[in-house]
Amino acid sequence: MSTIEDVAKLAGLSRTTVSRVINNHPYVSEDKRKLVMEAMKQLGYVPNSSARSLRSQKTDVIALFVPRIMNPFFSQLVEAMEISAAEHGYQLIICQTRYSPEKELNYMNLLKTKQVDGVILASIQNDWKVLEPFLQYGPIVLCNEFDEQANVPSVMLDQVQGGYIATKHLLEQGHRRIAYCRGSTRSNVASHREIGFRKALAEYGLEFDEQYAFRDAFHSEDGRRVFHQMMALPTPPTAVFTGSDEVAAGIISEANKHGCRIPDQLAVVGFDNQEITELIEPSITTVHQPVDKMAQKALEVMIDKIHSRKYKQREIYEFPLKLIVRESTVANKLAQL
Amino acid sequence: MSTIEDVAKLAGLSRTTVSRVINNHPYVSEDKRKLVMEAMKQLGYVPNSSARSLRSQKTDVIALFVPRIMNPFFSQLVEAMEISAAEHGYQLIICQTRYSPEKELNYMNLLKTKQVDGVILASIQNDWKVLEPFLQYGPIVLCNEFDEQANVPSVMLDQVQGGYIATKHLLEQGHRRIAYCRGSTRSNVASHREIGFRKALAEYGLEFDEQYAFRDAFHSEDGRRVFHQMMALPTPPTAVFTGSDEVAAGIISEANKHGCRIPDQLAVVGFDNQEITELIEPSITTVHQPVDKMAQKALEVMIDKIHSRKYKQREIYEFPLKLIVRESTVANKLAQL
DNA sequence: CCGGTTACTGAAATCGTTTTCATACCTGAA
DNA sequence: TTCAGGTATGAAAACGATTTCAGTAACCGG
Repeated sequence: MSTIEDVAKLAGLSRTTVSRVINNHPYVSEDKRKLVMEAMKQLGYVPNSSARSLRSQKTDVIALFVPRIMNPFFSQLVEAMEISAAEHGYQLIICQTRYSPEKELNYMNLLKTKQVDGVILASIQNDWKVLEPFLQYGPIVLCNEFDEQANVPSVMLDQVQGGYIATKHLLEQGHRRIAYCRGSTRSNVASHREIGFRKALAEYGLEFDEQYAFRDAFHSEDGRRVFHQMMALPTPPTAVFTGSDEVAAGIISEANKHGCRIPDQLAVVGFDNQEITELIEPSITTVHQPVDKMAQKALEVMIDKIHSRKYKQREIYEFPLKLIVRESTVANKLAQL
Repeated sequence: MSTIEDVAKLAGLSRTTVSRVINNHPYVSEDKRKLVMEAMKQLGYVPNSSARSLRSQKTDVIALFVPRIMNPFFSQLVEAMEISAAEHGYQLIICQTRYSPEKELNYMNLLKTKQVDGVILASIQNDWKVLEPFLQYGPIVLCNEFDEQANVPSVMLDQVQGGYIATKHLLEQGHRRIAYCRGSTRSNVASHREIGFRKALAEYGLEFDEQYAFRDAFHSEDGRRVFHQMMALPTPPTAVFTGSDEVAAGIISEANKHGCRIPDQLAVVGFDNQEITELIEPSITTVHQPVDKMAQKALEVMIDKIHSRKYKQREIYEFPLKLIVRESTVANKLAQL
């Protein structure tokens, strides 16, 4: 492995000049630059990144925290974020917290040890009070998350609006007994959607009915469970709003199995616009989230913070969601076949 | 930010002793160790990882190359790999080549610049000749990939067997006109499956029929296309083997739409055992791949190579696949409802 | 009592860069 | 002619750790 010293020697110049060429500093004459370039090529020289990071106090690496990657929403987020990072010359280190506060805290040391220039949290497991001290070591940006206490930038999707448009759509279809099915109880995302859900109900003079509320629904299996719970009620709902396409798919799959016709007997709306929404029969009405845009913005904000060094500043960037109507809520769409 | 020097001063000792405490070296008396620990805690000291890497010539970071993360097979791989990495005290940098040889080559510089200790290739876009020179900078391990020329460890799944058991299952169900539907033409994975496919056919005295062969099928949309291509044939196949559950789902979804009964008129077998196989109606017979085991093994092999420094050694680790029979190939399974 | 381990400690070299500082030349304006 | 300022270069310090080397004290067997 050749070092900058080797290049300097071969070119008959000093380390300084070689470094200047590498970093495109001004004040290097054209002929010396040529000499250096030639020497670098001849030796197959590439600067050592540890040495670089040590001296310049930056790593060009960003850590992305997600609960887990398999969840399609987060795969999409990771994919988009990695692409944006690469475009800006950054590498991405993936940290799966697996919903564990300890793991999250442990990964936070990446910032403290200066292994990364910043941390993007697409999932928060600890109280902000616990996380805040890490701000002295580098920037933290929230992505798809939000915390009342957090004095850092937050890039998010307008989940209130998402819950609202989905519910309003069901109301417009004439439904009045609408079940509500959400994931994690702690999640701000889910809470915001619920606000939107309630807001839509309120506009139609309806109240939130606790018997129609189902918690902790994450996967298709939970959807199957919820389907049976709903049908076992004295007056089952005629429509259901779910927090994820997987859950919606589980409900629909189970309904199909038991001869419950969708959307006639039960209308279903999902969330995320995953591929499955178009594969299952009937296809699923859902809410599209501009994950790519959010990821890109979060990364840009992060890079901005890295450069400006003003971390403790609250900023909110919000993107709108879009309803995508398919067969699971609109009967006549089926007739078109 | 405090340095090791600050700790040494506060403890009234030398940098050397502090370093010894940090790295659990022997020959540090208990009382000095206490002093150091106390000083570290008081200052909130954490060693700077760039400085560490520079001196010790290792980063405890591994790069994982995948074409893209959204593909469920690769999300699963990344998830499993990250968990294993964390357990061994390593970080994972994600590199999406997006099927581009240039991007792959570019990411390879992570090894050259010593930003990572090793590279795990879960996707190969360049000829091995192009990649091989990078071996002088650090270890490369293939995961779910294989190259005749590559003189490095390869951790893989027995795709020949996978193609074989899936096809044999169809043959045992009485099918004789079996279509074959694969993804990338360059992929060794797909080639191996085809070998297994042909082997099973041969055992039943059948020949590979080119009219039943479909290439470049990756997504559900391709499945829909293939369905129509198959049905347009003079004598359509009675069964189809696909290289992915998504494609299988596309075929089934399109078949459902057009009143083609599965498995009576067309039996379908997928690959990967993704969640969708149990969500769609009918559920999909598929081949389960022990991705977690493979990922774990690949990481262990990588760590072993990092320590042993013997990179240019060919080793092959292979895991068996398992057929999972569901409704898309076995008629009476539907009857159980 | 001496020579040879073993236990413990620190000064200084080292890893490979970037950055600061000093120096020197050249140009053009006063 | 002089002086300010732009251009070009290199010596040496700095980044923050680990590792080598040397040295001292304690212990132990002959």
